[in-house]
Amino acid sequence: MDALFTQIKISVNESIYLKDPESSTLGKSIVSESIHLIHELGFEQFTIKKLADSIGSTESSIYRYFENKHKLLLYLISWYWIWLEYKLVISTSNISQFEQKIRQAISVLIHQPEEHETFGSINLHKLYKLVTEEAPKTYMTKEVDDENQHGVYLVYKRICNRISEMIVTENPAYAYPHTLVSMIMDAIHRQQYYAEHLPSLCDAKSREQLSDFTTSLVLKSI
Amino acid sequence: MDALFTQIKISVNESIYLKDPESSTLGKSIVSESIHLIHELGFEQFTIKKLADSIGSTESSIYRYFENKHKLLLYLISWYWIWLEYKLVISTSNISQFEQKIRQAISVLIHQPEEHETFGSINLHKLYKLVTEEAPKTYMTKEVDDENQHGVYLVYKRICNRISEMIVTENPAYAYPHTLVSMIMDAIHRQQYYAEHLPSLCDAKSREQLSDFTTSLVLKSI
DNA sequence: CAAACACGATAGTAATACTACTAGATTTGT
DNA sequence: ACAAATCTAGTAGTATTACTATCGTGTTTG
Repeated sequence: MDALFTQIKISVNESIYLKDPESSTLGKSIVSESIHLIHELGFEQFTIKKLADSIGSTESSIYRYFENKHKLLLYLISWYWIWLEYKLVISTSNISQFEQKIRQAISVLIHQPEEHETFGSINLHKLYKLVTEEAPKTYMTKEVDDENQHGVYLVYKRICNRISEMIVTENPAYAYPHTLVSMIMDAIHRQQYYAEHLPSLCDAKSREQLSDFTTSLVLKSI
Repeated sequence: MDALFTQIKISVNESIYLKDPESSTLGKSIVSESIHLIHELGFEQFTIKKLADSIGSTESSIYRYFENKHKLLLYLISWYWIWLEYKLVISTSNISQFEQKIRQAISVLIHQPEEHETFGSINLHKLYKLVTEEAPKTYMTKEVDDENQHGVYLVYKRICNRISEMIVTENPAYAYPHTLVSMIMDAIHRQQYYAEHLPSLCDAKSREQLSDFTTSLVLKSI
């Protein structure tokens, strides 16, 4: 775990959970084991019962922390974006030159933690894979407007905004900074998913190539 | 309905259905009503029972056509891409100049059919909305590799390939044509979704702006 | 014209998402 | 110190969902 983060607590929007999973050992094992299980089974095949069984607890205990399995997914992916925002801010704040700043931002977005890399009880490597495999399912539901009003997507939007502002600072006339940034934020994960499952949809097979593609896309566009 | 298409039958990959829904009136009403219902309820809240009730049939009758609700979604969205490929090929084949060709391709991708515009019993307007709301759920599942091997995504990949080839013809040295095209194919729908539900993630609020953004992105990139 | 078959309906089952309730442990107020 | 209040997790449900096995009827075909 990065020494810088040992003091930091990731605080997820309270409307996502019923009881803070950080507040108990059961809560923590719900979180860490669900990352493992959702990654293994896929979100559709993942059930609260299976989770309860694999941590030696019961369904109702888990439902005390999360209203339903969708909220649990939302928690995990929100957690990721909060963590990513820290990394983004820390690693770009002292860079003044635009191109370097953008390169760094993209590199942070693309960086997949090493296997077994953890933050507390959370396996960052598996969480990253979970984001590439499941992220759109958090907001592509009928509850999106409601959840959005509760501030569930604030962190994600703020990340998009931070990178957009780098672009606007460089070129105030550029009309579509948010569109461009939210597009590449999606694409970075989607393209890695394609590389693994639908390779004929992409040429950038490695993370290096994807980084190269994304960076030059941004630099040429603005 | 476009006069050109009155003779054409859209033939979806056979591994998607158990019995061709085009072959009976029940099949046709399963398809047309499911578009309506999935759009109305969202795919998660949509059930085979609800579909059966609203067409005055039964669950088991529907299961004779589709193995499960995921396959039904796959059918609808595959149907859309087959239809789109026709439109793409017809409207770009006689254009020789690159920029015009790309503009036309993007325009076809972005074009949302008018309300009540239909093709046979299929409401094209609602189907387009369904694609923007649900498309990633077709391939972001644990069955993706299996389905891919059965050729379920061939049409989508072929569309990506056709547009990629336009780019390669213009600039054979460009390294990421498929990545660029699959990214914009995703983005065109995702950005329309954002415009409606998470507007702070985008600046392009109208279809015209999105078209403008996408076109200049491609032209500047290659 | 009867045997084969296609078709849709009925009536189930197992699993899932979720809830109401209960018992035990911990904290708190006096 | 200790009883009342509260907090926590577990037991035992229910309603719904996804899916299946079987049945009867109408249609086609040898």
